[in-house]
Amino acid sequence: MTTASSPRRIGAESSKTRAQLLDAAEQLLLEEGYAGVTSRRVAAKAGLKPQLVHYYFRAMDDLFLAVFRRGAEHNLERQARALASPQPLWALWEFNNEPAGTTLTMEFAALANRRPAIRDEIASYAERFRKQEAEALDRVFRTYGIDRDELPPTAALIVMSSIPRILLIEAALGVRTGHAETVALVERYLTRLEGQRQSRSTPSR
Amino acid sequence: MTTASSPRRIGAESSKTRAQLLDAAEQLLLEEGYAGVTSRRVAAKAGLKPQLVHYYFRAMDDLFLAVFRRGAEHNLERQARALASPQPLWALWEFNNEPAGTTLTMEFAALANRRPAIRDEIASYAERFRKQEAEALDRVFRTYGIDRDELPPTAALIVMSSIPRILLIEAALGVRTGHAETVALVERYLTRLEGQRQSRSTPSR
DNA sequence: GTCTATACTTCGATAGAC
DNA sequence: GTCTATCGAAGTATAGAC
Repeated sequence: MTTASSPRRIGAESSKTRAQLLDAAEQLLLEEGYAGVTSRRVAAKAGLKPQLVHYYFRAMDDLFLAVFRRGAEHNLERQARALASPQPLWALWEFNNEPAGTTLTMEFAALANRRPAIRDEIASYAERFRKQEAEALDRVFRTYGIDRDELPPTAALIVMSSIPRILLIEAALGVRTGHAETVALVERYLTRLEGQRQSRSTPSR
Repeated sequence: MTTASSPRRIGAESSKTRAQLLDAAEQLLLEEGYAGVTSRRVAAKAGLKPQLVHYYFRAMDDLFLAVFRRGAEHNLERQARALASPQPLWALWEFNNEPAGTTLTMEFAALANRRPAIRDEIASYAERFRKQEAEALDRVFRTYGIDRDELPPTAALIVMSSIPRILLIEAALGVRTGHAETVALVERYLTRLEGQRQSRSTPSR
């Protein structure tokens, strides 16, 4: 279907205004959660008029998708780099412990369940993301000679992503009981599998 | 402060209408997330007029708090019962794997970060909840003779609650890679600590 | 004690001016 | 190609009728 009768125009993708709106939306998503991202608030944060959101993105779903795509691209690359590092397990663990990325991931997951229009894209991305890391980790485990029946790489993956997410949520609530112990537990395990951590990766922006 | 000048009246706590609104709100929270719980939608779901929400709960925050309190009470009891069972670890694991409870927990956590008025109550409940399970698990580990340096009870607690939450989110998205392996991994561990699971607890409603 | 009429605010979205 | 004037629907909340 080639949008037969759609006289409505849309802003250029190269527009600076458009980029400002994307930035504002992403920041709002982090600060207020998906429900806080409204056309008016996005525009206010960018110092622009609310109608511009609809000029550049037509509907709110399109704005969400645009923010998502921009981040997804970036994310896949960064994860690939982490997995290719000399200590992929440690790198993955650090990657998963970045607060901003974690928060955005959770917001988009929530969003996917509420907005049918963007659900498919987020779901298929998540599957791609998981597959990328699963295959990489499979190779790593083989190299390390880890018993893959005792610790399947995909399970390690899920453990290493679940824990940081929940710790972040709890920390935001002020609950920190057991956090240090849990991190220490995982890191002891990582050390056993991959040796002492050699270097911290690039500091979070 | 004793609400010096507040002529506004509020519905009786015993009212049947009030209970209907609470049920509707809880169900909406499960189905649509916190952002989907609006006075109009709650009322519609209960087959009532929107203004009744404000008669029985004054503001939306009060409605959220009322839903929360009702569930919190119930939850603390159920968790205590699980922890007192013959196989507390297995019981806790099953408790954490209940989808409805998990979803509500996450929604209230999200809510706490967005609505200052209800934040404190949720935070202090979370701390109480964690403390209750931490103390119980500490006793259990002592009884079992588990090395608490290698596996601190609070860390076990966090692992056992993080994983089901993330699996639920992913499953909702349609991502299931590694889920079975992860569950198997945890359950192998539980079996090592507490023996084979003897019985499934009460079926979820 | 219970509910309704009504006000005011914010929201997403479009049509049309520059 | 860019932005503004404007609308109808949905949101929270209050004052007052039964």
